[in-house]
Amino acid sequence: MAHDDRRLRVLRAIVQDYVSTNDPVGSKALAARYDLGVSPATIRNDMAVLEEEGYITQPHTSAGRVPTDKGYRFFVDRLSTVKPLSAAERRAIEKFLDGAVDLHDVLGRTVRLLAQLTRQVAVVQYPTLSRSAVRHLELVPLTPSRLLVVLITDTGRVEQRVVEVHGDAEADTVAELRTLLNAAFTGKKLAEASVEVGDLVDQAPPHLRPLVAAVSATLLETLVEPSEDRLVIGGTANLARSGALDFPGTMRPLLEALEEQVVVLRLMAEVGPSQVTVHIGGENEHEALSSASVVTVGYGSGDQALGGLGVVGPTRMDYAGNMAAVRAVARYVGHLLAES
Amino acid sequence: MAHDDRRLRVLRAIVQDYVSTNDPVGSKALAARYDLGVSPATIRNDMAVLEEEGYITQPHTSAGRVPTDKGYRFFVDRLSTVKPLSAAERRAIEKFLDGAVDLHDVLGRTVRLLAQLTRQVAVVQYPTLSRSAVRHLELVPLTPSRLLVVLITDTGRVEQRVVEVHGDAEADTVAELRTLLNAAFTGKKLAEASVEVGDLVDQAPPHLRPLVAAVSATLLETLVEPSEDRLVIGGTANLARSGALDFPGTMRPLLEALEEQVVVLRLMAEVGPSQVTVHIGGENEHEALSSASVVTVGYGSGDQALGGLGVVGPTRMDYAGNMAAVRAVARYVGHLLAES
DNA sequence: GCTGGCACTCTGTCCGCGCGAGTGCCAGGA
DNA sequence: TCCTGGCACTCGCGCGGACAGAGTGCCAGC
Repeated sequence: MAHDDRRLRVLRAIVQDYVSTNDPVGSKALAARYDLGVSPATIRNDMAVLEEEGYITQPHTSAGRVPTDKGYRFFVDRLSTVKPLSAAERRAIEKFLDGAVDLHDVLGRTVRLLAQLTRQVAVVQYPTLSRSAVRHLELVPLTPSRLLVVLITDTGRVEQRVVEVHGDAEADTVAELRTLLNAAFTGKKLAEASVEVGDLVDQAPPHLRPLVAAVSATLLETLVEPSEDRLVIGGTANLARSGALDFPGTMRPLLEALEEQVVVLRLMAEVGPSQVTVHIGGENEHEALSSASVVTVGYGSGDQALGGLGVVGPTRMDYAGNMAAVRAVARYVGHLLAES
Repeated sequence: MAHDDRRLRVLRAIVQDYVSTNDPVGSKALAARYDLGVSPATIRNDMAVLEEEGYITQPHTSAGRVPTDKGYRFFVDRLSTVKPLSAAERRAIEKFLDGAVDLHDVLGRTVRLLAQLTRQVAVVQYPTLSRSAVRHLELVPLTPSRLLVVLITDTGRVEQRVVEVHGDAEADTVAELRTLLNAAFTGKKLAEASVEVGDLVDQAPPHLRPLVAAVSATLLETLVEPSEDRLVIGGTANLARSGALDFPGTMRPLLEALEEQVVVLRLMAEVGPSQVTVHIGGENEHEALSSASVVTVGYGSGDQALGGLGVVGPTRMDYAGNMAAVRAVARYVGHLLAES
């Protein structure tokens, strides 16, 4: 139907106009700025239908229309066209991320880059430990009863924990233990390794068993625990930019939710690699995000995501641009981590 | 002189009143709320003098007075009395910080605690590497030409770098190298160790020399470099709370400066342990901090600070309370790091 | 040297009004 | 059947004036 088709073009125009001007958009402005081929009166009729169907709303009588969450959702799913990054942006990504010296640095640069590209708040999750493979395990005796365990993963992440052991851990005992554990764990993913711990303890020489048990337990219980996953946040200054406009009064809970990390981590848990996910306004479970949109994607080289990254901004955001930026950055970070 | 004495009491009252109400304070309110023993008219005379001397100012004619930076400075230096923490606060500190599993966790908890106690933005610096002693050096061969160097300090900090070596690094060569480097560096502070590197290379067996040189260079050049020092920031939501009031329009540059870290790190470089330092408004070099005050102190067990921590807030802040909180937290963190 | 009184100044706020933008509806035309 | 121009209506926003309140500086008296 020519009907429906035009209505969708009207919806798209409303979203685009509102995103760029932040003013409720009226029929006349629409007719003037977008070549819809019909008069304002006709557009008004279409807008009335769109409003009835819940895609747009008016803040008050005799103001223009504003997209609803449902309107944005439709726009994202059906109306937005992928916006390829400019050559300058691609170059910026490479320039920014190359030259990182370690994982912390990579993620720090990534979050700054994303914030700069999208002009939104950016979040980057540390590579999940449970899906990373163990590259090396190091043990350092601190005191006779305390052992520092350092875990190095193939994604460059380094984690350490102090383990209390009741048996005394002498230098050569520790060396034995190190050899044993490295033989058992190196190259394995922590998630896989967890099933074999029982066997490992049984097969160990008797004098090492308590040590093996203690260290393994620490590794699996505290390190695989996804709640420990960390988040790097950047670009909160972008929130202050248009914060008063886009988040009237909800800025503080939003910042609190970001610092809390839990909320965002839960979102990240759902992401798949290369499949950009968008949560719009009220679609977010958490109250503080109900007036924000979150664009996330997983990164990683293989089929499974090592972690997620994305941006958080007002529902009134440039979805096409942000989705493109998020995906491009995730892809590059994936390569970077794979080759290191 | 009874004169001067009363004038100072007036200044103190103005600061206290303005900090708690955020309203320019007039002579009448002052006379009503503080027992100064004189009439509003007299207070007005004193205020005129204080204004002439630059301690207070009025936003516009016929408004109350507001302290200037100079006024706050005088208040901090001479008028504020140390406000001991409540028992509940002391308990909160212990409860909050005990149970931290590693350094990252300690600092994360510290920053949240500080932000909660002071209701300001909190910053905590990672322990400076150059003043930490080396506990252990670990080497992990990645490929024949790449070596992962992991440095563990006595403050629990773990740092890693990938070193490119042109000679090939086989397992037993690496083992030799590990022994050699640990013998040389363990127990030493990195700053001290830097002077001996030349000797170390000379004394090494010839086949190890290029490796020793490469690894040592990396350690000293990149790890001792203070610019790499990291900062944990928290409580930015507190900025949003009264941000619009206290930082009209300057909130974004402030957030940017905090994320930039450089500005704050420069401030931290000056701190001494147990000596709380306050930078008020325009006293800060950086533009973005010119309407903010920063309360900092060093933490560490010995005579020299391992790092700094503090809070950033509006010049209109509870200096006495924040200084007490910052000092108490720093002391506790110092103990915590010393015993681990 | 302090105090009460007084005139003055200035801001923040409230109210009323007109303007403009935008809408919904309707009758006419393709 | 659908689009279009016209028209009356609604409502928020901005502007200007009036007003109340807070605060000051100054002065004469104690």
